[in-house]
Amino acid sequence: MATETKVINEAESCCGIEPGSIHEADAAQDGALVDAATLFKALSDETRLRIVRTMVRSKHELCECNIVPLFGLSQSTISYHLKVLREAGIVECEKRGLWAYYRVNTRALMGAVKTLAELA
Amino acid sequence: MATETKVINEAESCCGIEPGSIHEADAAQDGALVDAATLFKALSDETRLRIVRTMVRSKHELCECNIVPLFGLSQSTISYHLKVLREAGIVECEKRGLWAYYRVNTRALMGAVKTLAELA
DNA sequence: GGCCTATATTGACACACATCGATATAGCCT
DNA sequence: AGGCTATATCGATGTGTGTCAATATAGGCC
Repeated sequence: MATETKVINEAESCCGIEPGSIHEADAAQDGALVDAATLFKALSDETRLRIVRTMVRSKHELCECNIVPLFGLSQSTISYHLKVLREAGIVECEKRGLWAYYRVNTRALMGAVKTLAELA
Repeated sequence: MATETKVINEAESCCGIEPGSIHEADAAQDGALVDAATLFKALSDETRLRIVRTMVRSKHELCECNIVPLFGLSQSTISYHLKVLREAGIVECEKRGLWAYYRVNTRALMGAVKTLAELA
C-alpha cells in the first residue's frame, strides 16, 4: 500500500483544464457587459426591431404619428416601445411642437456591433 | 368663398412625408428579423453574456461542470441558460461520456453582427 | 380661456422568464 | 446489478414584459 492512494479519482476529471485557468468577470469590463445586455434586450423584441429597421430605411426622421399606423398596435404600445429604445440609447427623440421626431442613433448601434464582434 | 376650403388642415400635417412613402416589412427579410430577435433575446441576459464571454476567452471548449461553479447559480439554472444559448444557435454542445462540452458557434455570432450592421 | 390633437403615463392583465430544489435520465465503474 | 456522477427536466414561485383602454400632459389654434 504505497503509491495507489487516489490515482483513480485523478483520472476522472472531466477535462484537462486546471481549475484555476478559467476566470470569469474581469470586472473592469463588466459595465460594458451590463450595457450590452440592456442593448440586446431592447433589440430582442420583433416590433422594436421593425421600428428600428423602418427608421433606418426612411431617409427622413420619423414622427411618432407616422410610426403608429404601421404595426397594428395601439398608440400607447408604440409609445412604450419607443421609450425602451430611447432608454437603451438606440434612438433619439426631438420634440417640436406637438410632434415627436425619432431617428436612429447610429453610434449606439455601431457600439452594439462592436461589442458583439468582440465577443465573437 | 372659393379657395379657402381646407388649406388650414393641409398645413397641419406633422411632417412633409407623403403617407405612402414609409413602408414596413419587406416580408422577404422578415425571417432574418425574427431570427435576429431570437438571437438578441438569448444575448439579453447578463448571465448568458458572461457564459459566452467565458467560453470565448477560454482557449479550450468548456465542460458544463467547469461552467457551473463560476456564477453562483444552481446547476439547473446554468443548464437552462445553456439550453437557451443552444437553441438560439449561439453555442454548440457535444456530449462525450458523462460530460457535455460547449463551445461558441462563431458563425452564428458573426451572423448576428452582420444583421446588426445591416440595420445600422 | 376653451377646444382639438399628439404623445406620455397609468392600471390591469395575461403571459413569459429566471431561479430553485427535487427528480429523472443516462454513462461510467466495480 | 448497483452505485456514483453529470446533465436534463419538472413543478413551483416571484419578477418582468407586452398589450390595451383610459387618463393625463402639453402644445397649437380659435
